Amino acid sequence: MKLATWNINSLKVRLPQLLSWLERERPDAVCLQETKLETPKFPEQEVRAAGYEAIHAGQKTYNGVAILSRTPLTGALVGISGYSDPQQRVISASVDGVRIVCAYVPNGQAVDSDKYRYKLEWLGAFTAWLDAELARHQSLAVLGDFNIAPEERDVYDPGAWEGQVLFSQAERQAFRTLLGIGLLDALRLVEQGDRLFTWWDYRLNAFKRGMGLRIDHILLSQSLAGRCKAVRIDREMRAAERPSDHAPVIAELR
DNA sequence: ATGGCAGGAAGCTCCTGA
Repeated sequence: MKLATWNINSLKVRLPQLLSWLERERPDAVCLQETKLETPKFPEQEVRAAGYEAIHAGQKTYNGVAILSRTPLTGALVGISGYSDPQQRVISASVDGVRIVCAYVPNGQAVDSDKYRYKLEWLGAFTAWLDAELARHQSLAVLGDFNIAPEERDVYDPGAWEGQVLFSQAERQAFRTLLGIGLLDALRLVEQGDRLFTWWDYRLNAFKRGMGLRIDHILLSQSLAGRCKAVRIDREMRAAERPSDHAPVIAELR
């Protein structure tokens, strides 16, 4: 089973890239973030023609999450139960016995801003909800843009990024707390190297200069972690024409 | 050096992203 996550930064702009990538990669399920489309504006026909059914929760201009699957999606749920949030950041469903949670964690903008406080509060609610979801679903995968680089090896210049949003101690602690409920960082099950980045700023020629961060993650429950045989970051899509600033991350399960 | 780039909505510029 091949699971993937990709922050596509506007599904309207990136639809051609998504369709060609689906054809090339043929993942079983895909989590998308930042569709930037209102829920009914999802390009269902095109995605269905590519062989996928989909669920989507979106809004104008910002946020928006979707799950695509080659097999039926069941038990679809939008948002974090018990946490009211007008921002469309979470959608989940079951695929072939695996509970899939697609998440777009708030960016945080700047440490000590209102958006940063919202990010930490949001992560608290998300973690508490996932803890309960984990009790209900033994095979659980959380995929998405976490907007947190967990460790120094996940940042091209950890010295410059120390204390900055995406790499501050409080955010990294929140990520560790999330793992603490019983989730494993899939990429680190199979790869221990540094410079395994998933996002590069559009500015400053950052991609070509290797100035990236690893902020998109696939987290697996214990039982799924035992099935994880490979995790890849698809840098080809970041190098492509008119790219998203994020690369897809792909996990292959037995 | 607080720049740079991209997308969206609005509208000849600003907000947000990370």
